[in-house]
Amino acid sequence: MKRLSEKEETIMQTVWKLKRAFVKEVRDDLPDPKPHINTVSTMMRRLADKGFLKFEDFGSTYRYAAAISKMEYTRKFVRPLLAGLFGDSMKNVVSFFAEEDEVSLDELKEIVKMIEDKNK
Amino acid sequence: MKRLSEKEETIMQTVWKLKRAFVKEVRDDLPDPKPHINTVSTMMRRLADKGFLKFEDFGSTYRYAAAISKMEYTRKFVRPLLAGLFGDSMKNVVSFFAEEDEVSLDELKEIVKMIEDKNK
DNA sequence: TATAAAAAACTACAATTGTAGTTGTATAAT
DNA sequence: ATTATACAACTACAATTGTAGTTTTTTATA
Repeated sequence: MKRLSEKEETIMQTVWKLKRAFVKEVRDDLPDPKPHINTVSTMMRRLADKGFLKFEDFGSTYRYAAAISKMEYTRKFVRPLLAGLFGDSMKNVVSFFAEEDEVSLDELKEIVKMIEDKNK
Repeated sequence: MKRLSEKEETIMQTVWKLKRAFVKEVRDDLPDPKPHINTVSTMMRRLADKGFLKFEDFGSTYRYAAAISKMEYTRKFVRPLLAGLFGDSMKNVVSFFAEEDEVSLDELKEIVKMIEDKNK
């Protein structure tokens, strides 16, 4: 099981959002320009072959659902990607986005508070 | 210009680290199992075609260097990837890694302090 | 000054990913 | 019932990515 391509990831995003869906429903949710429905169908079948999707038999068609959660995917593939770029301390990742003004000081403080509360 | 594959990214990591390098130097730095040197050569030429690397002519060979910085790459490709997974607020990203215990409370506080100091 | 070895550009091919045509099946309208 | 339409599995092919052989050039050594 390896990292998803950009297009594959877009499809997974939609499946994660819809929980379970037929090909058309996924395609409808995809950002423009939408690929041909058969393109989506093929990619979803392959995603299933690779273990990212599972499906139920629905007569002459399938209904798909994610076989790996967004969080598992993040842990397995996104975490190492960030580690490669920022080194093994996630602190650097947070710092980067904080310095890029993508996370405000207030938000960071909220997070600190949230965690402190949870640890009580 | 689109997102790098995993293998391409590994090569870029090394170039970013070495600043400028010949193919062999990059290959030597790559994690095991190391690809064939010609594989590295081919991928670096393609990375140059795609604008991720630039090179100086060195007689019968080239010396390569990154044409896009790690930070630019992060902004252009990693930021949207995270946005896709976590929604547009980077707060969610930070929360995720904080809750996964990848960033400690102390580290978050350090970051808060660092930013506060900088804004003075 | 031949000759061997090393580096890597160039070239070729295999595997994977992106794309959509073709076909089969279900549903809706005549 | 018959026909048109929609969905999507299946199939085929193109583009991209991964891999390494072939050839050329440079450098070291017999």
